[in-house]
Amino acid sequence: MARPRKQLLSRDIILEAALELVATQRDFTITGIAQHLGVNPSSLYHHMIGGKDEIIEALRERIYREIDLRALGGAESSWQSTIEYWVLAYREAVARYPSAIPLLLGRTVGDAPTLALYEVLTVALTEADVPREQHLTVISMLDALVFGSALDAASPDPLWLCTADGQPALHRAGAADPAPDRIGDGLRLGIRAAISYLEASRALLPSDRPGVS
Amino acid sequence: MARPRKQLLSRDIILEAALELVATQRDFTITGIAQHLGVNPSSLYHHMIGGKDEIIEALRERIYREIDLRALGGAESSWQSTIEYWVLAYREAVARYPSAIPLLLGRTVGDAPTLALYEVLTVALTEADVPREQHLTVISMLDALVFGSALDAASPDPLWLCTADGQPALHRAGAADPAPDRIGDGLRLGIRAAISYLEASRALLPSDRPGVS
DNA sequence: ACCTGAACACCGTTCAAGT
DNA sequence: ACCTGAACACCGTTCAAGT
Repeated sequence: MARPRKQLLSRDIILEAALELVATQRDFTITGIAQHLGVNPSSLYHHMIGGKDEIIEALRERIYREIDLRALGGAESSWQSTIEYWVLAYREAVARYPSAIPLLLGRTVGDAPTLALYEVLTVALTEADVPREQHLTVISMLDALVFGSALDAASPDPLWLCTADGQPALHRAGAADPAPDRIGDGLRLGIRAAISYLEASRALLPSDRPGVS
Repeated sequence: MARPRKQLLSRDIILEAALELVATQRDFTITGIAQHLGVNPSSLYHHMIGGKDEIIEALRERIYREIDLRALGGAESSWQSTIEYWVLAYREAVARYPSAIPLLLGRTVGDAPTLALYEVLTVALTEADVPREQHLTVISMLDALVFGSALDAASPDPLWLCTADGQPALHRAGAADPAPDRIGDGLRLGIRAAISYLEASRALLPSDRPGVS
């Protein structure tokens, strides 16, 4: 009874269960994964020595690996469409696992899929003639857009308990029209704003490249 | 010994300690607050019946109350400067308590300071002639900017473990120049992008108000 | 009224024991 | 090699007991 005839666990099985929890449940615990797999919590440590931290890193890797980068950065696509696709695809992947978002934020990352994701964006910024010392700045702004939108989607509705008397403008805003896809609209608005801004800055640069006005 | 001569706790004392923890420490626990006050954890429940949730709500109220709204929305200030000030002041208040950020996100709010904060922004959007049904969309985008920037500031440095061989563009971006205030730059860039976009959309509107071109 | 201390149901993690 | 079960140090929360 201490050891089953067939192997019950593997790194892959554990991560699959973790992904499912993080996509459906509100909280994400070692105990929860173990229960989901019908196994003792301590058993997980034979496959994930790093514990919860290692699981989170592996989750990020899996989530970002789902983003298809092949459609990006080809010579035929403009930097505008690359940035647009990057934000949309990134945010779609993240929003699929809402309860993973707080786990992913603010951690040092070194896995290949994540680095590849940001490398592709940086190349696009180079093509957009963004000065090199501003790359991190623009990246952090687009990052904010992605996670802000994903968080917005995971937020309760209504987000504000406002009243027509106390906060008339906010109340009217909430009452105004269904707005079929507010979250998506916000994201697209942010993308357009960012690209317009980059295009405007670009027009001010000294044109030391052929074909650039 | 079960009861001291002088009162040890009060709602105010507890919240002050919680604010201090959330500003300095990495984690925020009931036990931590109690230790900080030299008191038994269970004692807190005599003043905060709602437990940790109530403390978080009260923290938000205190943090946002520090934002000075008097400088906003006056008849003499443009909607552009209102939005700019709103984002800057909001983000400054939030960034002061980095470990509170995950606690504040995605919760239904009903306290007066928070509602006042968003009411002021919504009024500015009205003045900017943003159609009412787009108010929530724009708010969510500016929200993303605020929290994205605050999270960025709380993130470890370096955020990516990239190599010159594996991710050349990203590596160059990280190596390029000190960038004195990257976070602030990202925020200001986002603000300018948003305002430019709102100004451009505004120019496309039917001018049914006098003085609007 | 106000605080303590025991108690409970949870966490994540370690480790000796079983097969 | 692989899983269990006891154990430990933590959480948040409740409640009877003390003054």
